[in-house]
Amino acid sequence: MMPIETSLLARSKLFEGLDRVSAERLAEYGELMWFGPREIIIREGAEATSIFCLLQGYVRLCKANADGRAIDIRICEPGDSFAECLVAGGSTYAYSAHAAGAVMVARFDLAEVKALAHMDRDISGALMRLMAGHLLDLMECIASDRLDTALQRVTNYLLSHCMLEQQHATIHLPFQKNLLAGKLGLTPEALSRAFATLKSAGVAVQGRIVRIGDIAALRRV
Amino acid sequence: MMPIETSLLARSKLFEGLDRVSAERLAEYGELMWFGPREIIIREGAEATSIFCLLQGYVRLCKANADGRAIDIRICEPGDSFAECLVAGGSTYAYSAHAAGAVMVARFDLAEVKALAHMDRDISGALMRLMAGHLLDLMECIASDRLDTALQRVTNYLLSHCMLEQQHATIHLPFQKNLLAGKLGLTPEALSRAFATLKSAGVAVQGRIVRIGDIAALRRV
DNA sequence: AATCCTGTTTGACCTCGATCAAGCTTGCTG
DNA sequence: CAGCAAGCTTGATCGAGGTCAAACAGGATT
Repeated sequence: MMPIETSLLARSKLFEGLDRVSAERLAEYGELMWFGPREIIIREGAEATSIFCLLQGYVRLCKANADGRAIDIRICEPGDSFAECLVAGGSTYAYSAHAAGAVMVARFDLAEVKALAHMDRDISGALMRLMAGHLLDLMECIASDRLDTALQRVTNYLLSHCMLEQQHATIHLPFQKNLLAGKLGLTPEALSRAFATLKSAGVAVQGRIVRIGDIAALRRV
Repeated sequence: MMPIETSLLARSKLFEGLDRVSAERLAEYGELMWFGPREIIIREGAEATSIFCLLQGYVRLCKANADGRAIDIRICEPGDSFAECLVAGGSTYAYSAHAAGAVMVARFDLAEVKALAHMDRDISGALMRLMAGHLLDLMECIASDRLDTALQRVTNYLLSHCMLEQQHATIHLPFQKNLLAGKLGLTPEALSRAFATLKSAGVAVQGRIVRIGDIAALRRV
């Protein structure tokens, strides 16, 4: 198997903290894979064999309940990794991963990464940092689910994607509203309505382009 | 400072995976502390100096939003640890921790644990396993927040605390309904109503004692 | 036993957002 | 360019659960 160009991997959060030696050691075990829209990368509950770095495109991580209804746990962007928490234990995937468009990932064999992490403190440290970051994100997510309204979540998202000192801003949403809704724990309808409400606060939405007229005003919503 | 009896700490999830040497090494740095009901152990946003193992009692981990409204992220039981994800990075506490009654914790200096974890693969591995466990729990939590009703969350909680093969069961809630409501992301009123509804499914609640008449029936709710 | 105080339950109300069902854009493809 | 299929918006409806207020336990303390 041909090792992946480390320059490709270098942009990922898993690799960005690694020194050259560890990075190349880990890259040895990587395998590039491509997926098309809606293709399933991993399936919740299945035997876990791999961990992934997302290099291009977006991936939704979903969990389903008994009745088959499913929701998004996290939306992965380029540079994110997923399933990496299995390095610390667990034998099955805790969520499904679906490609949301054309996707390129680097796949790593779980057992091999485990062995590497056990030997290489640099790698285990990087994995730990990833997990800590995800922990913080998930806690934020629960907090916003439980105490913010749809409107607040959307404004928070917008504000977190522009420079607060500026007066106005133009944001290009990185993915379809569909995905954004999932990320924020909303239905597409609810997201749409939130945007509609924000119109009166000077927010103009044109496809994936969002123009915020008055950032300060938005902060007071 | 007198090292804590390792027998005390041994029951905690952080220590249960450690070999004797690592356990004693870490215990050296521990300090026992006691808190009374409602006392604040750590404060969200404050400079992080310590990580904790909960040895006795219960602790609620809360996050607040801008308006000061707060919710429980996680309820810690004896043996749980909290703030441990700071070992991987971050300089402020991501949540507040309040004692929910009489509480005994072991406090460890963050910088010292970081240094130890850096040297001792056993310790960093244990921390990693803790974090992975919390990750899974939080993902479950988000999933149940987003796709289960109050009734389903309560039944799931009950079912996860009894042996499913049995016909009936008696559960002693480990803490006040107050806390249970927070853990499940409900108001006390909503929890109370869920219990009221379950009465018709053969669930009798008397204070903290819950008798389930027909477990199989409950699973079909 | 009388009193607090805190936790729980119940009731009434009302808001938010999910759901279902159309219309309406877009972009893609023949 | 027509036509189709996604995605997105908008409207109407409805139910779950939050909020506020009041009644109701227990336990602990005098």
